[in-house]
Amino acid sequence: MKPYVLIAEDEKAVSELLLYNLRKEDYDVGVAMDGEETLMMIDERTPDLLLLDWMLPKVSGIEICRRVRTGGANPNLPIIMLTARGEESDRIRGLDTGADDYVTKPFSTTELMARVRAVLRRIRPGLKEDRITVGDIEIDRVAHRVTRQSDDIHLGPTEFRLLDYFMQHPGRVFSREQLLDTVWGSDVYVEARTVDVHVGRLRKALRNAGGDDPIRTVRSAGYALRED
Amino acid sequence: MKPYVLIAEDEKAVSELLLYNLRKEDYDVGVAMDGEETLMMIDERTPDLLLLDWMLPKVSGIEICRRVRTGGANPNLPIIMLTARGEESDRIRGLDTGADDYVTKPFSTTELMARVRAVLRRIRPGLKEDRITVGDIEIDRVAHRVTRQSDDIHLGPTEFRLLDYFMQHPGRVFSREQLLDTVWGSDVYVEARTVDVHVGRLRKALRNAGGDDPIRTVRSAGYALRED
DNA sequence: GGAGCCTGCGACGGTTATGTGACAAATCGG
DNA sequence: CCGATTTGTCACATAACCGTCGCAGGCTCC
Repeated sequence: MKPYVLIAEDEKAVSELLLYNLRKEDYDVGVAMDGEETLMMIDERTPDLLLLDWMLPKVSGIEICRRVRTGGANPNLPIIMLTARGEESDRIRGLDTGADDYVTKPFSTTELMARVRAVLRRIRPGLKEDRITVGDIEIDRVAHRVTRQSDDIHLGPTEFRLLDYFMQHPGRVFSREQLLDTVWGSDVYVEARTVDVHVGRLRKALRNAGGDDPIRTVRSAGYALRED
Repeated sequence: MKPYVLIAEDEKAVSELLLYNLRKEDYDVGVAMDGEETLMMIDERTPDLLLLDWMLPKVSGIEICRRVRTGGANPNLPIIMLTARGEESDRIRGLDTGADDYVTKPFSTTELMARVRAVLRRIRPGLKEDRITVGDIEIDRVAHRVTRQSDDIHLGPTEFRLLDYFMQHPGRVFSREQLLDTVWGSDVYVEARTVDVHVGRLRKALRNAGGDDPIRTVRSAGYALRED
């Protein structure tokens, strides 16, 4: 079962960013816009992780944190606190109150995702690695590096995300449309053929590091990364 | 018993596309054209899955979702929401309201079907596998791969679909017309004899991987895949 | 055994899907 | 603000695939 992450955040821009990225990493996600809603949603379905904004309308983040830790049905619910810069002193109280981790806004999305993975892996080991190896190719999402036979490979951002996605599901065939939805994002509109070009670039980069083409073309279906 | 999927969608073009594809995958399918009808049809016969358009006349998708979740006889009814691009913020409310998954229009049919399978498999495990084995032949629809005695077999798209269809109903005899309808699609017009040629090609490919011909010709009736 | 139907299969022209170099616009990083 | 990088799209060549035909051989039924 997919881990369920609850976002408690009143700024829509932030919550959407989080929602988008968490979904992309294949979590179940819920969003609460204020403190009351957060408490309700926690009762409805216990999340595996709570991303908790410090400043929430109605019931503040710190209050929620305290209640979860002292009162609720699940006092060990992992919590990552989102604080704004300058609330440094609050941060201390936050950790006091029992948050597992905190991140200051504005935050780097990849960093936050890494922390989310880290926390969840503590709860559910073997969940999703920061480094994946398939065959002789290795990707390190934290360091943003790709290696093949210990050669460093430089990839553009899109090629990186593309390879990342392939490596999360080795062997599986994805249509151009699926790739556009997940790697590019479901809200941008680009030609399906664009995928071909980027796959081509990815191939060239991987070929340069030796070995043969690890990407399989499945005619009239899409592309897949060869397993092993 | 076949799973029953209810489509709630007012755009005829979309609902027919869904209807066609869901039928092809062997589900029972119902179509509701507006919100009221949807609620009625849910009452009449509880679906195993609801494909719910966001914008429905009379009663909106979100309202239906909420009513199902809070009120109805079956609050756990799986729901896949269909949203148009640009309704991104609605999507959040959708997940809040309790949809299990969402897909943005225009969507890739194969991807939607994959999600449908995924959701249904959660409800009814062992429903329709991504891999099927018949005798010494194995087909993996996700990886788009065919194996016989651990030899990889390369098939063209049509041969792949043909084998896929045979393997879903091993032993059963299909007429050329049936095969054209299901494997080619009911809207294309090709000679019935074309099936022979593709069966021939499929046979050759399977023979190349060793073993004898697993496809049985039934004179003046059609073809079938040998079970066992 | 033979006429008439049915099937297997190689060959062939036409169509479609894919790989790739080029290029202009967009974006990034100072 | 400029140079460097990255990105999306196009055009074109090529390879893969498709549908049809024709013929040889098999099967059926009388």
